[in-house]
Amino acid sequence: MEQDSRLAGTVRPGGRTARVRAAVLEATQDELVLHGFHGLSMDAVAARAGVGKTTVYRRWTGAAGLVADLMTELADQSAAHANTGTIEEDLRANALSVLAAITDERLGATLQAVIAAATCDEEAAAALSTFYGRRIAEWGKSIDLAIQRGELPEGTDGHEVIRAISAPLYYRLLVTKEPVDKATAERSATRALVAARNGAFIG
Amino acid sequence: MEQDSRLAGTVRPGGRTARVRAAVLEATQDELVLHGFHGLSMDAVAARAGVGKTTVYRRWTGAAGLVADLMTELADQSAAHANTGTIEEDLRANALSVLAAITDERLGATLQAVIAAATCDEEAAAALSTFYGRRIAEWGKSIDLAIQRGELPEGTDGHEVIRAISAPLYYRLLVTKEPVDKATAERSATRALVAARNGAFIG
DNA sequence: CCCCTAATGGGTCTTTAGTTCCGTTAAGAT
DNA sequence: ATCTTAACGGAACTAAAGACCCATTAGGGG
Repeated sequence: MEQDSRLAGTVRPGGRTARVRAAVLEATQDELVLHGFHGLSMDAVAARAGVGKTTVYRRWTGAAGLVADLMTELADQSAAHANTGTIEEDLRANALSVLAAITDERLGATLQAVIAAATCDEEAAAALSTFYGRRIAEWGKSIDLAIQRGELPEGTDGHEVIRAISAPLYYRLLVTKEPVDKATAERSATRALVAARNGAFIG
Repeated sequence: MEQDSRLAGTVRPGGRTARVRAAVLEATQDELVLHGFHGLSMDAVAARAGVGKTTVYRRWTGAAGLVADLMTELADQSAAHANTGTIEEDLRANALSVLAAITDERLGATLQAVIAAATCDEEAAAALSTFYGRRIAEWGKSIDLAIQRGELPEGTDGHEVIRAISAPLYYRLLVTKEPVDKATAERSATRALVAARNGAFIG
C-alpha cells in the first residue's frame, strides 16, 4: 500500500510498462493523423494500442496529457544543429529541417495536435515550450559560429534569427493555411540572413 | 414543407433569428475565454446564451462550426490599413494591431480557438484562411504606397512583408509560448523593414 | 390585423466519454 | 525458483454529449 502518491509506471518502468507506453504513444500518433487533436479519444487510442482503456486513463491525464507526453518523447530525438561552414547553408539546413518536420505526415500531425492542445492545456504548453526552447538554443550555435567567422555582426541574437526562420513556416501552416514548400523555406532562411547581415538582430 | 434543403435561419434572418445568433456567438466567446476550444461544448454555449440546445445543434455543425462562424463574423469588422505617410510607421502600426488582437482577452482566446479548430476542421481552416487573406491584402497596400513614394525597392512583395511582421508574433503565441509584448512587436516590424529595404522581398 | 409557417425550445432517447471495482498477470527483489 | 505487489485489463457503472420529436412562439407577407 501507500503507493497512491506515486504515478503508475514509475516503480516498475521496465518490460510491460515500457511496451504499453510505446504502444499507446504510437496509437496516439495514428489517431492524430486520422482525426486531429479534437477527434482524439482515450478510448480509441486504447483500442488501437491493444491495451485496456483503464490503463490509459490511469497513466495519462487526458487527451492533452497524451500529446504532451508524445512531445516530450520527440524532444529527446531532436537533432544537432548543422555546421556546413557557411551561415548561409546552415540557415538553409535549419529551414529545410523545419519544413521536413511539418510536412511529414505523422510528425506534422503530431506537432499541430500539440499546438492545438497547448492553446488550452498547461501541460501541453510546457512540453511545447521546452521542445522549442531546446531546439532554438541548439541551432543558435550556428549563428554564434558565424559571428566568430566574421560572417555576421558582433552582438547578433542567434536565438532570434532561428525564431525568424521558423516563424513564417509555422505562420503559414497554422494561421493562413497556405502551402509550405521548399521555396518558402529557402526564402525564409534568406530573408532572416539579409536582416541579420544588416544588423537587424543586434540587441 | 420542402424546407430541408435550406439551412435554418436563412428564410427569416431578421428579429429573433439574428438575436439568437448574436447571443450564441457571444456565449461562444465567453466559453472560449474560460475553457478554450477543447473544452467548448454546444450544451454549455446554449445554456449561457439562454437558447435551447436544439437550436444550436440545428444552426451549427458542431464546436468547430461555431468558432468558424465566429471568425467569419470578425472578418467583417476588420480594420483598414494604416496610412501615416512613412512605411516605418505604417508597419509599426500593423505590428501593434496584431499585438492588440492577440493580447485582448476575448479576441485572443477566439483567435487561438479558431487556430486550434483549424488543425482538424476544414470549415474553420477556410474561415481562418479567408480572414487572414483579406487582412494581408488590405495591409499590403501600405507597402505598395511605400514603393510609389520610393521608400522600398520596386517589385517588393507587400503581402510577404505583412506576413513577415505577423509571423514571429503568432510563432511566439502558439509555438514557443513566449510572451508577446510591445517591444517584440516593434522589433518584428523593424526587422521586416530592414529586410525589405535590402531587397529580400523582391520576386 | 391576421394568417402561415419558419424557427425556437422543452423533453426524451441514444451514443460515447470517462470512472470505479476487482480479479489477473508479470516485474523485479530475495 | 519463489514471493510480493506494481501494473494491467475486463466489465459494469455514471455522466455528459449529441440527435430526435413535437408542441409553442413569433417573423413577415398579405
